[in-house]
Amino acid sequence: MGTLDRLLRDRLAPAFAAVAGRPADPSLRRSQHADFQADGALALARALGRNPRDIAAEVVQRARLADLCKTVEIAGAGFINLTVADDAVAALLADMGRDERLGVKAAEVPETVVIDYSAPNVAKEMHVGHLPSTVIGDAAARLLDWLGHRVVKANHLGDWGTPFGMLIEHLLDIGEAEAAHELSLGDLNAFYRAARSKFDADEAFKERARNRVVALQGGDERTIRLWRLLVDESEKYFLAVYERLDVCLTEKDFFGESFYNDMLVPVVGELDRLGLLRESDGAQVVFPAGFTNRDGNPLPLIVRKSDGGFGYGATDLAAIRYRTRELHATRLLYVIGLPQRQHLEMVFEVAREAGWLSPPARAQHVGFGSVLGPDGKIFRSRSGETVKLADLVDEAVARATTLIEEKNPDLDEATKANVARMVGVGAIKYADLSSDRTRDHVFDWARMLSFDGNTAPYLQYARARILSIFRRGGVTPVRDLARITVTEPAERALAIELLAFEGVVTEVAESLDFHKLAGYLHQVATAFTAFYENCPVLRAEGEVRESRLALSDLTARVLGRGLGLLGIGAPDRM
RNA sequence: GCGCUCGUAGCUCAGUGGAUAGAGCAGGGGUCUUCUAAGCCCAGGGUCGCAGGUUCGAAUCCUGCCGAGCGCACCA
Repeated sequence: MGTLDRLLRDRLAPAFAAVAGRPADPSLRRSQHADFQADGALALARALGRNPRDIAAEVVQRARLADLCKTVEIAGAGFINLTVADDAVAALLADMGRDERLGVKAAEVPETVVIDYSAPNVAKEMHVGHLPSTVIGDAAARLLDWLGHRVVKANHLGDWGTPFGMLIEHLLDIGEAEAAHELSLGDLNAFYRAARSKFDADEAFKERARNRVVALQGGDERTIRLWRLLVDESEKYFLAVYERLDVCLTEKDFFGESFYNDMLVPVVGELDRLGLLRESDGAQVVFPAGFTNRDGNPLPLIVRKSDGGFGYGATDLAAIRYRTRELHATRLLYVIGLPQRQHLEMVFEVAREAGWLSPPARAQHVGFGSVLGPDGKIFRSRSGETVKLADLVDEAVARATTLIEEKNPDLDEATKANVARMVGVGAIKYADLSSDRTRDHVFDWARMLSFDGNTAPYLQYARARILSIFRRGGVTPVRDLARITVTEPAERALAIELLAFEGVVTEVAESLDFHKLAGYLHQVATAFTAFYENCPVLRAEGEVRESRLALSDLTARVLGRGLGLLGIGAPDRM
């Protein structure tokens, strides 16, 4: 879990091993009966043929805990209840306070991590469906970067394929200048729909579009230039949305499908040489082990379609091969919706069989559920269309502005605008990050913008309140106290919570279950408000005042850093 | 049919095989001459979908049902 947790575990583990005669899990966890409890003795009872309380007693006798624990008691069937010594808490907190990184060390062995996320389609609007991928991927990028890994953000832009025939022809119809104008306004859907409806209605147009696809794939110079125009304008628009969303994707992070075009022939060739390639119904496919279709027959991953074109399977394989071979990535993250699970698993399996994804390199599908509307169905606007991401951000900021005007009319315009942006955007992001990403979740303005509960505004407010204490008192908390003493129960509870930060961050870096970090931050904020209610800070004196200021400061920093890792800003006043 | 993700308070969600299953919202009752009441406190509210099994101990692991959503070859 964290610094304190790990220390206790390190002391208990050898004692358990000595008693069991082999390594045994102390099974340490937070407890309602003490600060921590170790339940390992119960699990060992049967294997050792001994009474669990006797085992616990022997463990307690062998474990070196005197300097860390005030009391160590055996309770119930054989639980070891540990109450941490105030001195130990004081010293650990002081260490944490001095540390710019709040006790979280940078990775000893930095990995190259490629994070595949966001992935909008050229000439198509970004909508709510892109939100989870963009938000979760961005949090992953920030977290892993902070932990010292080399992060490659791969925005797998949909910039290639048959739709570009009709898009380019439509562009020619309306003229380059007009097209650039429409696209730069962000009216991507109108552009796409216009092209689509002509394609569906007009045979001549359809024919032109088809020929244009051939020209595009053949590398025709003029066609490529027009295609590039579409891509460039769309990228500009996406970057504007990212900017508004406070997402750290930049123009350097676009690795669209077309990026892998030159690798497709070699990839398929290599699959062939490896003996993995099969022909099936005119298409070239690979049958990865362990996948069957509805008839129980082997399920193919199509790499080359019967018309000679490459399928997305080929692109995905080329991307893996490029990422492991050229970028030397050892961790590949795919922040993509759960429905694509099977496809990804198949791609991973083929990549493994081809030797492009072998240990220590590993691929991880960071899947997520759907965003639902109040009716429990896929979130759409009232008119039944998908909701533009840009509009969503506008509405969030507008709603946040109204709230702030109500609650703190004294803020000046500039501060208000800044706060509204952080609160509005933070609320949207936090909604995607605070619940188990594998489950669908309901999009609810009222709940995500509430100042109560597990929401971004609540955490932002908790932090702003702390900074307000410092402003009010005209103090700057010192960060190099020799000890941060805690005595009151509410202080202890907050302190122990703060010491768990490192463990939560470490765990989430692996699992990418950001709701655990979110839940942790909410617990910290809750623990702080209890502390704040019960323990005067500015009105305290001497060492107690210094310690409480330091504790408050540490809380603000944990909240600020935690929110920052989630990609959420925190205003100093609100 | 096979596979994946699920089923926990009225609602939205937590819950690493451990002691009495927790938050928030909504509803009820309190609480500001005192560091931001945008807060806090108290009480109520549960056959953890159902049935078996493993275990000293199961919301958690296994099996089978029921129910929901998604996927299962040339769109990504």
